[in-house]
Amino acid sequence: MGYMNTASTSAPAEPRWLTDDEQRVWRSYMEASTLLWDHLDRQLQRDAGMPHVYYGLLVKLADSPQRRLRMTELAMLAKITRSRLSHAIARLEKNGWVRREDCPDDKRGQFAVLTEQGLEVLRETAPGHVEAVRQAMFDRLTPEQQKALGEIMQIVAEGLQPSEAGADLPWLR
Amino acid sequence: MGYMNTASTSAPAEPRWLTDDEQRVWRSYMEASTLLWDHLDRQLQRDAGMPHVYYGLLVKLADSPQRRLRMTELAMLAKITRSRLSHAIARLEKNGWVRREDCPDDKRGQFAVLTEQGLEVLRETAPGHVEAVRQAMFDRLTPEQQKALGEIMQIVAEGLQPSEAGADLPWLR
DNA sequence: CCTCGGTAGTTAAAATTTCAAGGAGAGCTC
DNA sequence: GAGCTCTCCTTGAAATTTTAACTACCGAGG
Repeated sequence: MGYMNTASTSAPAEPRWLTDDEQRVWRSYMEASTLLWDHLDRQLQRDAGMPHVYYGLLVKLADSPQRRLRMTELAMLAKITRSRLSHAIARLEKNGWVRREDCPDDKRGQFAVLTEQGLEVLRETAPGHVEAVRQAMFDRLTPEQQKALGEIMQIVAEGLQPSEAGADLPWLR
Repeated sequence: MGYMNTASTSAPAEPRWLTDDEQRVWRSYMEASTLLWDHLDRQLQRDAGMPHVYYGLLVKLADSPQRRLRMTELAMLAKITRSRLSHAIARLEKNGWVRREDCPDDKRGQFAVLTEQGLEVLRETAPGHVEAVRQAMFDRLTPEQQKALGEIMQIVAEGLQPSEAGADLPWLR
């Protein structure tokens, strides 16, 4: 049940159930994703004192010019809602890893800026995190599989953020 | 920064940073996963009144003999902690979609049982959910890509649940 | 200038998840 | 059968995320 094929003669068009193969793919994907997310959350909570999403925010800031980004820009890069980002930045600010700055051009705007301290945390914890990612994923896959995975995930990601107006994207909510 | 290659001569072994290609794969994976998770959570919250994880629990129960599973067994299948499951089942019980039953063999044990009402919710919402999964993933991938994805994700999933004792698995925490 | 609809970001409250602890029974061993 | 350890599951509190407003500002017309 749930993704299974069943017989029926009801009025609405028969759902395109997943085949057994498709079900196996989907289950593998869900299980791996859930386990991987949990694993990285745990690794970073232990070694860096923050969940994976928060770590990702610091990385985005570190990769940006002036180590700063507008809030909405950061939400877009991280694929999360602005509300979630507001809470996250508030917490990171308390830790002294991020600071807010007003945007001179737009008085509604805010920059999130990575502090020197935040950069230092990243320097200390990045090696361990990369190692965790390698062990969990890259070390286990052939170069061909890595390539395939990249292509597949890019397709899925693009499909979920259509350029059309009215798309229900997290950072626009 | 974060996954970047840098020069250094410090004492600890130089971290095995991700190459540019690996970084692209990783970013695609993270973005697609985040967006997909958000998308399905939203779809199910709207159409079934519950988050994706909760829906998955009902599906596991529906697929089980007697539509019932021991709590730890269910946690294992869903790759979540028993604590999280306890809270989730409590909520689903309030909705009338799941009921608890004592285990006769082991007085510590509990069964989570899918109610007729829960099964009905699944019947009503499964078609829409399968369609969402198709549109987001399967309809966009070639059969070869689907196959590759399944193999890749199975490898990753297996790597994250080693059979050794002392493994930090959610349902054993 | 004034209004109006849209944008940027925040916030309170509710829902969910994590963390740490605990209660009760099982399964030993002596 | 008493003591000990481990397992099964739950619980309360803290942390995070979602949801639904809400404030302040921008920008286009009039």
